[in-house]
Amino acid sequence: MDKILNLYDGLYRKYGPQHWWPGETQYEVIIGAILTQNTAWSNAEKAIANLKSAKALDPAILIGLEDARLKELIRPSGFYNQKAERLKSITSWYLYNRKKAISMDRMALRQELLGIKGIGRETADSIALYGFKKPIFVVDAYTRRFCRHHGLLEKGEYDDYRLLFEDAIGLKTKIFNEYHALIVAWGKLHGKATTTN
DNA sequence: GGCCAGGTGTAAA
DNA sequence: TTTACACATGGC
Repeated sequence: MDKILNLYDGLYRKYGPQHWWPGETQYEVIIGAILTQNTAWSNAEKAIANLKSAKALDPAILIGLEDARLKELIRPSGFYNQKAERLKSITSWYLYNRKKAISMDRMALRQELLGIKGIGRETADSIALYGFKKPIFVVDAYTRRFCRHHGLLEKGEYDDYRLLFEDAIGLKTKIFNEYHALIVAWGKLHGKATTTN
């Protein structure tokens, strides 16, 4: 059996289902993907809570907020100046392309998202996978550590890591969803300090 | 008080 | 193509 599939089974048995993404609506997933860029999820969560309290976690509302007001609400997530701009960009796109995006091919959606300033590969793939249920494997810092730790891949480009998993697993949205979340769970517990286990 | 967190864009070597 | 740096808050 493929090593990547074996590792998945091990993680699943150890940590169980992760129930990602921790957001209730498609739009919340998208907003969360921006807010958590290089930021602890706990901080992104605070910003989302603020947006909810302000009844602004809605594309039509958020797009009309004053920039200063939006920045104030998302302040806990850090990098709030650029994130405010990014939230408006993705929201503007979302308002006009939501329907089209749902039926788009996974790679076409990925390209579309990558065309938005402030949306890089991880954010685009997170939105495609967790927001639109497209089978795209998300690669992040934990994934690279995980691969290095298990001797799957020492060093490579983003797509090298992505294809490593997509080729081994096949285009399976549910598995991609769970696997990425499990890698994060693994990383948070013992990914950083020790190299054992 | 320093390091890090579910990155990205830009500029210079 | 690779490397360096700015962007910012909150938890430990």
